[in-house]
Amino acid sequence: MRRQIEPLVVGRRIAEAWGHPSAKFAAAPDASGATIHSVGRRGKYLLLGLDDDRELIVHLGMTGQLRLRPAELDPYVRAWWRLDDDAILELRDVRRFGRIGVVPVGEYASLPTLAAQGPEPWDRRLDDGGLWRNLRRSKVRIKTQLLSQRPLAGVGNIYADEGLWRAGIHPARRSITRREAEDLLGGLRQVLEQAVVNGGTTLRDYRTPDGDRGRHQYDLECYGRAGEPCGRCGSELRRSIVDARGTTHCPRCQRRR
DNA sequence: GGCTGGCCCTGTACGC
DNA sequence: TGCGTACAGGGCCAGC
Repeated sequence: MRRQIEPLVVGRRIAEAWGHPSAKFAAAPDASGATIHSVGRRGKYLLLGLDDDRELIVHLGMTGQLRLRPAELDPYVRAWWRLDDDAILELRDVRRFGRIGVVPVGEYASLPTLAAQGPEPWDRRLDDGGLWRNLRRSKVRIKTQLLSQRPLAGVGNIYADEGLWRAGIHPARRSITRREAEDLLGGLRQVLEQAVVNGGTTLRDYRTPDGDRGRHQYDLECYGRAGEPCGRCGSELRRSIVDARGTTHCPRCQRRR
């Protein structure tokens, strides 16, 4: 999404903006008058650099989509920014799990998950046991730790299940070995890379800014495939709840021990 | 300070 | 057919 948004907005001044009155979106108009000079990303957060030393931060939640306004009216638009070329960038978010912030560069106190999140998955600090050390700080279940964004950034429910399946780690375990953490890092990098190439995972809502559906749902090995045979050992994939999150794993490849 | 569980939000699926 | 209920989950926060 970052890659598609960038050429549409960089260099454009925000002439006018609107945000849904709920606290999650109300900050959108604060960016009015500023010019967008960059589009970055940290984890799942899009960071639009403004020329007045602030950032417009957008999190898409589960159902959020950034796009240029299409012709038809849409009741699920939660914020919009009219640019100086009269294009309108809008955030459509049916379930309102997304959020928007406009803050001085790097001041993320109002977005605690962004402030506390770990390195990007490809950050070399995670190599040589780095991820293992980050995970070792807590006794929370391994999957829940991944979803917290603290050991590393950007892993959500789908990619957590996929990464754990690739590494053969049971999602409810509370500690893993250094070797397992290396495998997990490799698995997560693999699945994230593949998913980006595939344009994301569309199970229902996700769309790219062009309105296209992602294609990674066709490459999922584990998530959402409970009842189907494991692609590695043939055992039936099993669905469970891990800390209130729907979870799929292979009872044979991913033993609890 | 770490951890758990509940809440937000709305479309969809399903049972009666 | 129509209604009620359960469910999906990312991030935040109260309470332990």
